[in-house]
Amino acid sequence: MSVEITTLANQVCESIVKDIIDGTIGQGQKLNEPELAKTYGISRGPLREAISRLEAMRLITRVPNVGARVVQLSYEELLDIYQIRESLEGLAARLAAQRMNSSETQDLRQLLTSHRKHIQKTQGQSYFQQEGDVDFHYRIIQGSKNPRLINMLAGDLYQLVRMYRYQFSVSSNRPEQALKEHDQICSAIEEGDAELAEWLMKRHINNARNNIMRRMHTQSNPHDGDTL
Amino acid sequence: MSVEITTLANQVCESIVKDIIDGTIGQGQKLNEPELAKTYGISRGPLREAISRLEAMRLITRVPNVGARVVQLSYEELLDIYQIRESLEGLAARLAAQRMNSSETQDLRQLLTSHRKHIQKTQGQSYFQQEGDVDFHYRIIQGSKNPRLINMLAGDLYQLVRMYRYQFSVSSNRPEQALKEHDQICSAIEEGDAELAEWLMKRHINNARNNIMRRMHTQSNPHDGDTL
DNA sequence: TGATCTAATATTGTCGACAATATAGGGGAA
DNA sequence: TTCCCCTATATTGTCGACAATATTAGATCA
Repeated sequence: MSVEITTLANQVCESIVKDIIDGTIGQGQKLNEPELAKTYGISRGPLREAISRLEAMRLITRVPNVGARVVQLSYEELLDIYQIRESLEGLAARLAAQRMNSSETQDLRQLLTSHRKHIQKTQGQSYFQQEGDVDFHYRIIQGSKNPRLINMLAGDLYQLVRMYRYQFSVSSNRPEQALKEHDQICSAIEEGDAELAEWLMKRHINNARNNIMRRMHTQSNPHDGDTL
Repeated sequence: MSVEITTLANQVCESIVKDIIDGTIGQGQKLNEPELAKTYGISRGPLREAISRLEAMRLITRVPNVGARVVQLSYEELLDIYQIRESLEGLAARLAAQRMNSSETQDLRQLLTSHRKHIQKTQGQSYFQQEGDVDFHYRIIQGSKNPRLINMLAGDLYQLVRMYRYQFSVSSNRPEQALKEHDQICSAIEEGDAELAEWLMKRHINNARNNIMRRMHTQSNPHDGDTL
């Protein structure tokens, strides 16, 4: 029973992250310090600390003496991120295949089973699949047992991915296919086939990336006039 | 002529980074805020901001209500980092092969020529090669033209690598070999052979990693009693 | 009318002081 | 002697105020 020891700056940071991800604080919007401090009921000290962390996870950009702005999302950057994910999660899958023990792989298999049930029950509804997808990838990332890799992927990068999903409505429109790919990856990990696990994971993420690119060409950039 | 506009927190942050990298502030050492503030002649406000940035680049770890400590370097973590570098710089090399223009590749070739001269002149002295190595990799990273990738590699990760090099004296003891590998990578990029560039880069970094592993087994962990 | 300079305002950067928490040291009991 | 508790100290977290810089609005001049 770990006592949730935390600080004001921490709590407010999490709040702001949530507000940025779900769009309460919009893209490109200026972060006014006195205003925000009032909103969250704290002083500017811890608020600035929180802002520093937001900067660290690249959710905002900061200019000295001018202030902080929420990042502007673009399809190009999203594609850049998926490219990085492909490399890094490929590595994670390889390591997971080498390092996950049998109880961990069993849990992973069980997770997939529950996902399958969800999909069957909801007739392929994608919302749950989204969180499930995150969860699946999250477990494999943990399974890599490379602390810095875990930090990079699960820490900062995933906040971004979540933000894009919220605001661009980038949800997998083919959860069955995604599940099948997850299944293949899981099997490779169970068998300890590191090379295959890496290759499958990279292809899996590349598929998602291509999916985004298709969407990017068919539909015009959403939320693109919101710059204000 | 860009005017170097900066803030106190920024300057002090850079100073501390330098002090951590060269060991002035040792591994695992506690960062005492009042003391540091006095040392650098600023108040605790901007100092804490600087500390936040150090935390962001993972040079220190922080515990609420307890304080900040410089990270403890270990060979295991160094290997973890090289694993990440292998993936990420492999990607960077692939993108560089696709995206660098002819003037950029010419500059890269020129850099290698100057490195060769240096090595011949200094009879294979490794110090210059170290910085030169950083420089070579740095250019390829830039050549990827993926801003987030550049940030990850050139921003945070390289500070760590530099710190290890300083404190573990991890210098390539075979600069000629390294130069040859650089040469191969450069050729692949010139020819736009993305696959080959990636493969060569990954092998290059893996060689360096194996080099570290060998060293790790032959000599005992240096600086290991310094924990205090 | 349009541009440029200037003054007023707003916002960020910095500081010192106070509150809350953790650490260290001494004294007492088993 | 050893362990535990309690107190004194040190350190981190938070706050409000002031200084420095940027932004805005208005006035003056071409």
